Amino acid sequence: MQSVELTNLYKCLCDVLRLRILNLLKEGPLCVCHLQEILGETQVKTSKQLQYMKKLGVVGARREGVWMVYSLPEPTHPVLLANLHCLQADTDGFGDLIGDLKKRSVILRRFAANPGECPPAVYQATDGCQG
Amino acid sequence: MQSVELTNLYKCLCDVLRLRILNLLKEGPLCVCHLQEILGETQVKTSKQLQYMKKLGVVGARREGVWMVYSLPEPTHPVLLANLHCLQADTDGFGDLIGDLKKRSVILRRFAANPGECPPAVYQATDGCQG
DNA sequence: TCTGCATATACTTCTTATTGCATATATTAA
DNA sequence: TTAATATATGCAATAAGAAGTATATGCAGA
Repeated sequence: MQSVELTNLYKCLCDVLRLRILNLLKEGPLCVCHLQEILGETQVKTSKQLQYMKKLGVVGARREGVWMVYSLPEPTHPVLLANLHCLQADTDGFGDLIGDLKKRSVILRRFAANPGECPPAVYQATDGCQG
Repeated sequence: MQSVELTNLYKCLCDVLRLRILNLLKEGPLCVCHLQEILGETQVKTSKQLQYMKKLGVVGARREGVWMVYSLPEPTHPVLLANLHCLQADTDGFGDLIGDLKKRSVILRRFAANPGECPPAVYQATDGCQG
């Protein structure tokens, strides 16, 4: 493992939007459109940041039907995990992070109600970390 | 504490030279010229990276005579410390880091022999972490 | 004041990121 | 094949960072 350069991890973490994305992916895989919905960002911006991180090997992607499912690679680099974990504690100016996770939960419940709105891999990620 | 934005920390960590500098400062304060000597980099390059990190509030600086002594601010952001700590473990392509610390020790011993080659604050940092 | 050492700044060039807009691709369903 | 949805890419403009050369500043000692 850890073919990922540490500096690449930090390159991803040093932008707030990427940080928010990684914080979400830590809980489970998500498609571009759902990240977009949670983050309140445009499709292009979201997609491009994902491309950026994918090129650096920090996130992985696979197609499922119409959707591209993005996720943290397994096994995820321990340094990345450790930092994402810290984020929860350090909420200076990052109120978004917890709000993002709440929005994610809402969306996941919506998927449970009507699958077909996302690929199986996404709504199967039923970790109920935060309600 | 922690007026430092997390993203600023990561901005500093995502460059190898800055990473090496922080790794050194973790052990104690150093002047530009000594960092320069340990890192094998030019004065301008070293100085500029220090300016960059100073502007982001990640390192502090004070003048002592001819020298500018750079150091990690007290108290140092826990996330920064945690990451610098991880570096020791994760040595993929970072053989430099340990080598840097060894060079630092050599230099510190030299200072002990003849002070006047550096400001007091530097050679007084006698943490003998690695020999 | 002049010299020398340590450090910073100005200026230029080059590369890398960021963003938006428009458009293309891929997949599925009709 | 066509339409609709999800996603990616190309292009252009701008900003931010990196690196080098030259030069300036700040301090100490003669």
